Amino acid sequence: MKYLRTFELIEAVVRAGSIRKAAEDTHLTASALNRRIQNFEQEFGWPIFERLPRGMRLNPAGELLMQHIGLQRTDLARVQSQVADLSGERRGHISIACSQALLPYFMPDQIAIYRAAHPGVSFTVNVRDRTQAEQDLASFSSDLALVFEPVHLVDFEVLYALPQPVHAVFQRENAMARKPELRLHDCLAHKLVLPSAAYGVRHLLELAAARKGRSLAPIVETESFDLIRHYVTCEDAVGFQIPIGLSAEKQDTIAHRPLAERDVPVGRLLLGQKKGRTLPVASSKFGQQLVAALEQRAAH
Amino acid sequence: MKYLRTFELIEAVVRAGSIRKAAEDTHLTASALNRRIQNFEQEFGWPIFERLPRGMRLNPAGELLMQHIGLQRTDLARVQSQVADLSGERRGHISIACSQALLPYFMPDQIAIYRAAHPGVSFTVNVRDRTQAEQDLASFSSDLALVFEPVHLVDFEVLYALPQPVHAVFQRENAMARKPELRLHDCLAHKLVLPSAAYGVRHLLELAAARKGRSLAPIVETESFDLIRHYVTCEDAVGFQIPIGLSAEKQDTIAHRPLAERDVPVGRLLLGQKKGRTLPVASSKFGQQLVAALEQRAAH
DNA sequence: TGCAAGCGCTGCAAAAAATGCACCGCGTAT
DNA sequence: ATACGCGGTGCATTTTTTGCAGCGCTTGCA
Repeated sequence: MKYLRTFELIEAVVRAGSIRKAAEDTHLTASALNRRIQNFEQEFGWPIFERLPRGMRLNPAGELLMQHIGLQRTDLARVQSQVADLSGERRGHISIACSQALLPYFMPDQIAIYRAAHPGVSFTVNVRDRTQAEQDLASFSSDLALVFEPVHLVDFEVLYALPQPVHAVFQRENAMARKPELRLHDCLAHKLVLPSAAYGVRHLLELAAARKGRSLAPIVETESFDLIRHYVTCEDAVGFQIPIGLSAEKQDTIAHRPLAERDVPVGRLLLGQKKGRTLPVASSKFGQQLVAALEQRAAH
Repeated sequence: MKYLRTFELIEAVVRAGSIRKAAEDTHLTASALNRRIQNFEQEFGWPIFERLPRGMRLNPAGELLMQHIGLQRTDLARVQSQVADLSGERRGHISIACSQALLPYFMPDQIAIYRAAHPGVSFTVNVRDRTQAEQDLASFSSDLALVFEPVHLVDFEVLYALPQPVHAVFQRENAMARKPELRLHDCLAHKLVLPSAAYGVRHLLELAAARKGRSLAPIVETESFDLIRHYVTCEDAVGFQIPIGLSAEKQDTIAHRPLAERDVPVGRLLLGQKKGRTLPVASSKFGQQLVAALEQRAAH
């Protein structure tokens, strides 16, 4: 869309931090780019950049403008998507920010199902912790967020909330596999493999431990849920995860059991969008599909 | 704003109904305008106009695009307004749709007060009946609406509601001036000067009359509240209006008294904006001023 | 039925705008 | 002191936009 070119160039300058670097990225000369910025500022009525000896930085007016640019671009995408829909074909691009736990099974399944029905739609899946996911929505970087225990919930419109108890994960030979439900102290007796502090599971466990006057001393702390799942088979340790990220297969080498609700509060996996925003058709419909899929899980 | 030129041209074609007429309005040649439309459609990916033998008309895709254009323009105004505000000066333009009753006293006062504090702000005051006012908000034609008894209330976010009983208006020599409050049948005994059906006062009166099994037979029916006010002195008739549109001056040649609430329901004067929209600073602040002014009236 | 009028659209030349190049002044780091 | 990277500017060049003339088409009217 050519009339958005100036906005793209402004964004390039913001990213690059200087006109000369942005000029390289955008395959323009610095002088041409410089003049476009200057012309825009004149039309706009105020400077949008601070000129520093080392380059350019947005001033407050520029920050406000960037919001407008974001809204502008996403709203255009919404219109394009609606227009494509009335021509019968569903086209477009869906970006979703989601917790790591959704990556192994849930998201791939859901995307495949959607794409089978609408091959013209492409996806961006951004892995985000619970803080980042909300920022992603706010900055229009993602249309949807599916995240465990988000923090602020400002500007976050909840489309569906799925309760998810924290599960302990261990190798299937472990004695804990014999109980249907575990107490926190059962787990704390073992070696712990924990996700790092940014994650909701860790947050809930910390809360629960503090309530019992215990503290968590993991032997391994990691950002990778994959590593947690695999490590427990290496050293007979206990990891923690939410069930949507775990396989239901019986013949798996690892087993998992829920923690008692009276020990560790049940977390919520929230599907949401930016409050007040009208999503493109594709994103909106995919959101509905996710709601249906989550409802089905809740019914089990 | 030059990058919005294409949108302006599209809107001109929509208004004019043909490229050639729009070309005159926009001081371009038909060929240049034609090519801009064609180029835009190509970039956009779909035609936005139907080509008829008599000219151009928006197709459904074009209708969707027009929404985007409206949002785009108003959001830019919002940003400009916010930027102006952070430079200390308040600038911008406020458009308000309001009922006719606000024109003689309330709106001029309020605008003068606001402009005394912020001379850089200009106003558009659109006189609209209760149906049109809501359409104005929806189409971004007005930032605010101050309207008596609106109809639908969809997409209408109420900022303040002021109760307004219907008042009867007559020349001060009329015997009714001696009572503090009037019954409906008192008025129906007189010659009636009524606003036309689009207005809330008429609507309330019709409801009240129907409830009593009476019908309204006005000797004069008009869209002009001004005419109503003045006519009652010409023939000793009774008009009806809401108090915010009436002077409180004692020495006036006309008097007015409220109708009993048990006869005619009290209407509401609603201040509102389009639901979900973030107004420019100027409009938002003016809205706050109006709320304060209406609150003060309510306290009396 | 023929004809004028109005419509969208197109080839081509002229006008306008955007771009690239060379270069300036300035502050900073080496 | 010097070299580097920064934003900004004058000028020639390239690209884009515009105006002009004219095409084919449909509609309304004599």
